[in-house]
Amino acid sequence: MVRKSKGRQKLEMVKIPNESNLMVTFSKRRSGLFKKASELCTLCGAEVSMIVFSPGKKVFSFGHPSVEKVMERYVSGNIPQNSGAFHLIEAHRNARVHELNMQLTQKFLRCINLLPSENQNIFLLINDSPGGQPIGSGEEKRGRPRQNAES
Amino acid sequence: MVRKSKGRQKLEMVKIPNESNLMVTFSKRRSGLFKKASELCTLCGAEVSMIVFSPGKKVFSFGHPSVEKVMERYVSGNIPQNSGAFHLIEAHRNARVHELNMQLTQKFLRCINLLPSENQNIFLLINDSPGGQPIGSGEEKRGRPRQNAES
DNA sequence: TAGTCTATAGTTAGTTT
DNA sequence: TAAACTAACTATAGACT
Repeated sequence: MVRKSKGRQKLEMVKIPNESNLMVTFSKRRSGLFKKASELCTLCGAEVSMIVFSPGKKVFSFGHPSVEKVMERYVSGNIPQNSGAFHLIEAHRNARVHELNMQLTQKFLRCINLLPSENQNIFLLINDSPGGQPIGSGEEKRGRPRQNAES
Repeated sequence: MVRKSKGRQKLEMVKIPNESNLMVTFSKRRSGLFKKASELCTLCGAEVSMIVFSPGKKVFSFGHPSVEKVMERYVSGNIPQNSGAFHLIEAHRNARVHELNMQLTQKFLRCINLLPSENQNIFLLINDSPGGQPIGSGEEKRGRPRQNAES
């Protein structure tokens, strides 16, 4: 019987020139990436938010406990782990930013009240890069990947 | 010579009970996940934003072109790809939400002006789930993983 | 274009250093 | 505590359906 397949071949790590191969590879690797992310959550109790835009600009996302929850924690607690004296300087700065965030949030909430209730699901994310403070870390049920088909 | 290692063993897909093993596995798999994400960007020209919180609540992130750019596109263009009549209904709804976003942004910008200039790097993200409109998609230089060591 | 098949490339669990 | 090692385990490129 003739050999049906050469099996997996080594792939050079540059953009795939063939459009058709690129789409197939994107689809396979995206699904593999989401599986790996899901396994990291299960095995290690990690929290993950992943957003992928395909070359065709379609969006795919995965989140545990949810994309939004993890994103909110990220932009709120976007503080590099510094050490020594620099850490103390940053702590002061972060406290200041946190205070400003609180004040601004109050002002913004008044604006939100002008909206109809169905449009009040609003993220207010203030990023001082680095700045802000973590909001919380409640564990919820597993998030399922939301995948909009590419084709 | 005696056998030095049993090699890789199959791992049951449940939370790793041993704390020490869990940390090691998290570290290895996180690095593998980031590598896969990076490869997806290179091979397919995809745009990826990934945020991972370790079990110890430390944050790791990867983004191309950047975590923030991709996140902004996600929350702004958080529209499921619908088909047929439902799509038209959604289009109307999204237009309305977009209009509200624009109005609210103008109001919010006045609040921002009250802040000192170094704190004006602010994300204003309005999510109607689904709602909003894409902001843009400029391609920039590759984002490098920001990894804060776990140990 | 999504799913299957095959063989190999690539990742990683457990061990050792 | 981290890095290197080794043997399996897993993912996937290419071909075909």
